[in-house]
Amino acid sequence: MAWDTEGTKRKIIDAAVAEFAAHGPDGTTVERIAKAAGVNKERVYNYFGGKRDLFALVLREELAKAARDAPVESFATEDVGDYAGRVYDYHREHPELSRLMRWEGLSFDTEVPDEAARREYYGYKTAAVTAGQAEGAITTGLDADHLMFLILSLAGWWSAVPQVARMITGAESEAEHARRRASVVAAARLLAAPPQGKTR
Amino acid sequence: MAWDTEGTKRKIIDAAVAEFAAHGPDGTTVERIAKAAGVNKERVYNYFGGKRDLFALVLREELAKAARDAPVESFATEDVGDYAGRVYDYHREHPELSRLMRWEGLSFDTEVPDEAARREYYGYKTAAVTAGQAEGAITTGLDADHLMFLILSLAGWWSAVPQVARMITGAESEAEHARRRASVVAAARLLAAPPQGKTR
DNA sequence: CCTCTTTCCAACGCAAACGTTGGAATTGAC
DNA sequence: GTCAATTCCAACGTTTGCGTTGGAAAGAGG
Repeated sequence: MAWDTEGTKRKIIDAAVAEFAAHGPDGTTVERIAKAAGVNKERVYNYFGGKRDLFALVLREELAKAARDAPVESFATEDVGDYAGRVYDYHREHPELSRLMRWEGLSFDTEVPDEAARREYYGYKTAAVTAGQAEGAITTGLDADHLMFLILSLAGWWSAVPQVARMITGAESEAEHARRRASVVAAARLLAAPPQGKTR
Repeated sequence: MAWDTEGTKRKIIDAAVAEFAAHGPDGTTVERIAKAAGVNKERVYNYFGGKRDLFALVLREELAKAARDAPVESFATEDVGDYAGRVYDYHREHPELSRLMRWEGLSFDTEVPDEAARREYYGYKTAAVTAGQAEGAITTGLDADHLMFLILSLAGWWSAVPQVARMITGAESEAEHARRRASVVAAARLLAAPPQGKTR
């Protein structure tokens, strides 16, 4: 059979996403990644240079994917609640990214690769809020950057502390997830609504 | 010098809190805990039985501390925004608990020790919301449990993904923290306000 | 002062993970 | 069909961390 370098790399990355998301930088072993990819450990070192480098790459890839899949709108035209719901859905359907970012937040705190690119990515989100504020569709009572961040927090905290979510709201189920989503959507609208109850 | 069993245990636990909060269950080594406590590794095994057991104990202790320090009120009498601000402050002043819970959420997902006690703890919080709703001080547009959880998310997400917070809002500083706190307080009030702008 | 118990630690064996090396298999070029 | 380059892997040495053991130092009871 012919060599398939790109395929091998792909398989390693895919396996790495799963492993890192599940076990974090420290809990993951290069050996397990290689085994999951059906490849020898050495390939990982040869292609990617080590665990840390691979983690950074994996995170970058997942971020890029999210940037593609969840495009940023202007909240002058898109409803904030709908957006929050989309973010909530994305967390549910792609738990890897959120987990990777939280591992990153816990493990590395200070150093962040690709900071420039990522800052730009979030800049677009904040700009969407600013646009909405300019049109009067969104409150100016909260700063644009903070409002954006708080909306993300509504959608994200559930998966950050799933134990707590479970203990407060009861066991997860399809119904409970739907209820959570509805709460997130409603809450986002409450946060963003312009003062005089002008519910867009 | 006389034996000081309790003191030794205390030192181990304190060191363990710091180590586990900083590096998580996988990143922490028993050796480092022992060294930080100025004690031999064997003491940890003898007194606490191993890493996992110690982690569980540490988390339990910190939770108990939080339960003492941040008592639960009724939102019929206490303002929701003030409470959210208190939670935000607690996160800032005692980052350990939040970090430990997030490590737990990422590392163990399913199994949670002391589930009964913790469920009760959160039950009081939800009850505080329900009480507020009964008095008309808090919206009934969101379910009590979800509203409680969402308020916690406003206060907690900042520390869950500090990189993201930094990239969205700019570098952390005293001023930025004050601004964040204000946003959290305002946002909590927005979420909880009863429909007709009756701002308590 | 002698003995018995408790607290403590240095040192150990063992297992796991890291990162590397030497060489085998496959491919393309000539 | 031979040769050089590339892709791949089995096996290795090393480090690190887990959990344990044997025995020394400190106290308690007679």
